[in-house]
Amino acid sequence: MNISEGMNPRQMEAVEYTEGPLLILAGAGSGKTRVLTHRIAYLIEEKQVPPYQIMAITFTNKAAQEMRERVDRIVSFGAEQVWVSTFHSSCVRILRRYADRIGYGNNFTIYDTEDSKTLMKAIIKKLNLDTKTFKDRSLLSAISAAKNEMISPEQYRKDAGIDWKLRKIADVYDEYQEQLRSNNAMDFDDLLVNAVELFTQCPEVLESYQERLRYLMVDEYQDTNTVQFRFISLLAQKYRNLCVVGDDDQSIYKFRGANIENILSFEKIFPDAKVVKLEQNYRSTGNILSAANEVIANNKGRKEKKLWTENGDGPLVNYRQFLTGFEEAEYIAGEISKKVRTEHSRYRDFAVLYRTNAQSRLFEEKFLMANIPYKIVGGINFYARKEIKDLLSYLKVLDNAEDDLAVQRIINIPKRGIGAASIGKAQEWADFHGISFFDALLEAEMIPTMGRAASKIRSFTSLIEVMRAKAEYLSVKEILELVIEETGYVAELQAEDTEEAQARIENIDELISKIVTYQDETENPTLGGFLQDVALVSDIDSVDEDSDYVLLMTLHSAKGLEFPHVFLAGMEDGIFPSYLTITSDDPGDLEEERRLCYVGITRAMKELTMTSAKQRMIRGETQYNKTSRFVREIPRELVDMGRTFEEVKQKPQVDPQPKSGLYGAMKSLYQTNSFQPRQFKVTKADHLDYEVGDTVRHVKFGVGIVKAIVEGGKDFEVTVEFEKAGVKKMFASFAKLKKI
DNA sequence: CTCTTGAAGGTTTTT
DNA sequence: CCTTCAAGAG
Repeated sequence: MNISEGMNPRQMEAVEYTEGPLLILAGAGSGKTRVLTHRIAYLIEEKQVPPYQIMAITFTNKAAQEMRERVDRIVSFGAEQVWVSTFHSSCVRILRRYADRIGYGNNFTIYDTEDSKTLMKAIIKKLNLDTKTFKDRSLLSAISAAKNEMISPEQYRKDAGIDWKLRKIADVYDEYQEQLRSNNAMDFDDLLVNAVELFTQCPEVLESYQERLRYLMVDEYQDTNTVQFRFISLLAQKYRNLCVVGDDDQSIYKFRGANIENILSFEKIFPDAKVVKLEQNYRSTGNILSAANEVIANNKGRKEKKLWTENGDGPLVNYRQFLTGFEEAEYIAGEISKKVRTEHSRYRDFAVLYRTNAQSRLFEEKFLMANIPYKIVGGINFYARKEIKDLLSYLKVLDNAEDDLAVQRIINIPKRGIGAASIGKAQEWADFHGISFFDALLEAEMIPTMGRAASKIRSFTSLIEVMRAKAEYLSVKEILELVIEETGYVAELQAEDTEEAQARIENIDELISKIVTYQDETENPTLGGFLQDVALVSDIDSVDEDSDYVLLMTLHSAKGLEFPHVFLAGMEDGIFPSYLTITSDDPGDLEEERRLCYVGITRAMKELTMTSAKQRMIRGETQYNKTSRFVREIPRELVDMGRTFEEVKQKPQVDPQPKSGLYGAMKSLYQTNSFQPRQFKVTKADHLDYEVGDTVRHVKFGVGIVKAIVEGGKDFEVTVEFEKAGVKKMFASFAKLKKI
């Protein structure tokens, strides 16, 4: 394949400039992923660079995977040897080999936010801190901020001076790191910090990577923080082939330590850097782009640029205001149904973006009612669910005996009669003798204060040891099944016989299938490998391009994605921009919020609709908000205001009643199926696991009895009489009915 | 030691 | 609103 095919001169310039530092300022939709993939292809095919000497850092695992696939398509061989991954995964990969050089075991555990919080609570207790003045959350964010700036506990203490509170935080920071180390665990920030630490302490390790990774590329460079920058510049130091791609207008992760200076002063740091600007947008219509340009122009201190496009103007940007969030959601659901029915759109062409995860609820409710297939990205992580964390903790304990936190989580799950008091005693013993918590448990009989809990602890430790011995010879899936078997975890849930327990069992089944997928896709699957993958997945990674559903997510999650139709919901001052940024005395906060808006607008290819509600329930209280200032920053002539709210009220476009809404949506589905020849991505099951007369459960409507099943062309139409919701007709593939 | 109950308090955004 | 935490009974 010809590498220059379909590329504009600017893009080619970036592709062909392979030696020395290069900054690509790539506006939204300017084809930066294309440039990166073609650049990799160019290096391999034209410059004869061995693929394993190329490293590309992306923002999410999904982006990494996509990039690899795209390179694979243009390059004849070797795409799989290119090192493509996120900062965090890259660091883990390096640390798995060399963590022992800096005092960790190579099988270290990765702590997620919840683990960190648990640990922090224990520390607050241990150091006897006043929980009013020292909150776990704020302590953790102080520590995280310090780590992102590569400030060690010692340095933090020095900087604290005589400030009493800061000195206390330094104590906490110190203790926190100490504990992590003795648990052989790292939190997210440690992965970066420790990789840099490794490079600094072991120059020979650094050099081996410098030699190996001679061509470096960093995507979403505007969102790198100080440690990440340090990591990448250490690697680039020797050969100086560093190519970074970013857009200062899309920097939205300041709260995570992103340092916008990294991109703004790239040319100062690398005076010989070449700069290429990509300003032609291939994604959006002219009107959408103008709206985006107008909004972002209100920010100061940005690199001057103006995106342009050869695409037509397209329709105006829509703005609709509603009385309540309820109606807003109903409108969006109705619009999507209508467009799927009347235009050649599919569900996957739509995305609903909002500022906070909490806003997803209303949409979920309405979409369920309207039978619109959807997927919510973000919110509570699958791996953060109780039942999943419990089982994973067992796996962690089997994998890393020093992970005290995991041991403490499961020691009394299921109930073994080992309570907080006994755990405290064992912990004291462990602290006193300088051994791990699990080792203290092994000596439980020797702990004088322990009493009769000792025998219970004995049976727990032997359970673990027996399982650990067996695990040597088992696959990851078999290990999990062993844990489930030995602990009776699922059996206990089955005995509960509640809807909630049933849902948990389903989650556990999903965990098992995730393990199977991991085993199938990984060359050399191990327990540790699986746990590591799990720790670093983000929700967006699981979005499947081939399936047909509407995506619901926060503006942050939407970064890097594009959709023909985008809804920006909750465009209200106080929601977006959020109340906190409006009241903040740092004007930079509002600018970051505006960049977030810019990101949102530029996700849209063909049509953009912004919506707001006059009143909205927040934490059980009704709030009255003005239209977002960001909407008002868009010139009136670019905006279609639609009918006013009152007019809409009189002549509803959407059926206001849930019942008729449901019916209408169903009808629309049916019509789409019948008159649209294009394959409507509904996978019709060849049989249903329930039949007429069976009792089934629906996520929304609850329990009911199947009254009729009609086989349609594309799907089964099922009629169910629900105990509470009455009689409903629905399509089998969307309704996801479960026989009970 | 476990379970229930009630009150209090808290909110962006994520690897 | 929804989760989390403390206190009290069994």
